[in-house]
Amino acid sequence: MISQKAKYALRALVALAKQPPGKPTFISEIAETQSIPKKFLEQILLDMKHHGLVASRRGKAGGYGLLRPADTISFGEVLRIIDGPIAPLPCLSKIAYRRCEDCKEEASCEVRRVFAQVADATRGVLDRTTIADALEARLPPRLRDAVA
Amino acid sequence: MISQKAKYALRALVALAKQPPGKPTFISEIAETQSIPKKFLEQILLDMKHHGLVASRRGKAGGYGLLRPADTISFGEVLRIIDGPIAPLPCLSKIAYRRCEDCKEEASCEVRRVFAQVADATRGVLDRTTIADALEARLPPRLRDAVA
DNA sequence: ACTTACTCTACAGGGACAATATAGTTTGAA
DNA sequence: TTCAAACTATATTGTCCCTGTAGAGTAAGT
Repeated sequence: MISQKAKYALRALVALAKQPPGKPTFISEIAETQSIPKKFLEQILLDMKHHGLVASRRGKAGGYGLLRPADTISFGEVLRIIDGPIAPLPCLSKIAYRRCEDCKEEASCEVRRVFAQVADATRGVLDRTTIADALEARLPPRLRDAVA
Repeated sequence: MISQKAKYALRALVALAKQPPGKPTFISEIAETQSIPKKFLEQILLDMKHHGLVASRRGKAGGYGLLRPADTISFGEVLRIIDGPIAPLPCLSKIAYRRCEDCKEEASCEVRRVFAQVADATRGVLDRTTIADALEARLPPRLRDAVA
């Protein structure tokens, strides 16, 4: 299960991607149209800003906008920012590897071997699918590379 | 991330699958060899028993053993018992579907569409891989069906 | 009977999640 | 220049779940 926060973040980015670029969008506007608590969304967008995904302008005509093109922001990147590692076991994470204290030798761990496959499959989808892909209902992301 | 409890459960089942069938194995033996807190393991095995995966015998010559053949117990089944739904969003779960309160129409939800693929990929591995597969280091589970 | 092992319920400590509160800063406009 | 709208930042709260422990009870072999 992904966290509510990650779901909000993804929905907010998708919403920003739909707006004409260059013109900032109010937090309050996103919060209303997406049914996200406004103060919570503020934290989320601030977090995304610190990671360079979005930019903001203050003041009355302020708001948020995507800083990078929507087709360069993957679901995996967002999830790692909000929820942390994607791997189902700490000993399978690429960004935050941690040995399992129980489990004598990693190489012969049956559980690890199976979940390594789960991790690969999951990352295959999440790291290949971008916010831009999500907007195009027609093409499944698998076909994107094939067509390009 | 799967829970520690689920990891223990899978390791315990793998350990039971390695034992000669028919002869029960002590909880304390599994607890020691697998580095699992004994009292915690008791709860886990009891839970597995209630779900019909293992059987137990009491008394001095008691212990636990697999009730079903190891190649009929999938990782997915165990995970659903211990951790609940595998789906990354409640609106994608087959066993515990719940609509997302936020999100106006499911059919046009971009986030849902992407995670539906993640769910399929994950289930593809977990529901096809059994405890017996985990024991055979050589054959990746994908090949199992092809060979059979 | 006596020991060993399984059965069951309850509960406690810690940490993560979801959100709210509060205070402050910046900017554009009246 | 004053105001209000909007973003920035940090702190705090309540709830829930995860992990593990405690303890009393039950069954079975010797």
